[in-house]
Amino acid sequence: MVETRRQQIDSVAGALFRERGYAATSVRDIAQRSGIQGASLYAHVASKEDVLWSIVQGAARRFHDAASAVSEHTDLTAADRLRRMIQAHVAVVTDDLGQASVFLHEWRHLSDSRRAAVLAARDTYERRFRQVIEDGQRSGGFATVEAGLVTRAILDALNGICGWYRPDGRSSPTQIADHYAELFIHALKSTPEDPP
Amino acid sequence: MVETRRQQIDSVAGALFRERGYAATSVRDIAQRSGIQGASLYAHVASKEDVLWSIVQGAARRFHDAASAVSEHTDLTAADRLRRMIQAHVAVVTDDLGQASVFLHEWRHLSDSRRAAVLAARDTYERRFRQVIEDGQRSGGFATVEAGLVTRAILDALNGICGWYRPDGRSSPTQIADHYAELFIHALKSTPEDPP
DNA sequence: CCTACCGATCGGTAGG
DNA sequence: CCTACCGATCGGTAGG
Repeated sequence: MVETRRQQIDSVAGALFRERGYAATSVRDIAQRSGIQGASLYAHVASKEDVLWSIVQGAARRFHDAASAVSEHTDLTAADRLRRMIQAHVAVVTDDLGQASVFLHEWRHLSDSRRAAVLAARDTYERRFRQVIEDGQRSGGFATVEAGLVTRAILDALNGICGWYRPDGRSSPTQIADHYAELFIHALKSTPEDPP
Repeated sequence: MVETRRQQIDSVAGALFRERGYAATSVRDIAQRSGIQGASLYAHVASKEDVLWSIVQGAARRFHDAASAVSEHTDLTAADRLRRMIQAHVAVVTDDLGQASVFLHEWRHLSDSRRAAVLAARDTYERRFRQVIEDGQRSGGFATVEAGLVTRAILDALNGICGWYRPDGRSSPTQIADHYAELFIHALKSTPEDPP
């Protein structure tokens, strides 16, 4: 699969923004690693912020699509849906660490309206996780702890993966996802001895 | 308690670095919010990086001291020590959001040697958490899951708090800490039905 | 702690 | 996609 120059710019910039942060990365850095002159970058993009926006939109779509695919399985138990959502999230993160961590950490450098759009998308996504947890509390044997706090704990743990995951490390993405899913599902399952 | 100008610079810079990031914050921004001229900042600090370093060192010390205080209680069970370490960590984070999130996210802008020192300190700190979990697996009824992965899940969840915590929000730092502690301790407790 | 100033680098444009 | 260039801003210094 051949990458167009435009796609190359996004993936190169994604890696650089992840390494150094958006503000500390110059358009010359991006151009150099793409094999062109600094000013030539503007033959492909309108501004540095547009590169960031393109990366952020790409990541947002991948997270959204992954969660949507799980939502279709209305026949599954809450625990099984939560497991699949965790697996899908981990897969998106580990698939493109640059894109994911830019989406998670660099969106504050976007313009006001774009930043607001990102926050709204993240909010919707978080609500999908909370929904599954609340479903499990109503009918799937999940303990009735504060669903909002558990949701944040899970998502922060999953997002933290892009801070330490290495493709050549001990655990594969699948192993990490399975461990995390079991950990949090076990945490949510109310034990028989628990008071009602 | 009166803040010296030097202390004011650190707390002002901590808040700004948290809001905009280190690279996107100018020394003029810090000076202005401190009520002095841009160049006057250099009457108090040698460089912009020294301000970052001072904040990072302060946070590192607070995390270290908080965990050390818990380690002294060798009479407690692993679960109780883990609970206290979680409570201590959440307290440090919520006590000074700027300092904590700069420590967690902006250390990559330090010089090579300072960055290495931060990574070493974080590694030591992480090992303390893993130690308690492994203790619990040996003698405290904790399930024998991958201790490294659980440790990262817990720390990433705790560190994520400084991304959404608001002093005027629903949950107090103590409530958050207690919920998180119960969640993860419950996740670690092996159920009687579990195979050995 | 201030005013005045410096070289370097930034994002971006003109014209080909 | 390149060369040449621009105004703005950056971290930091000199001298008081």
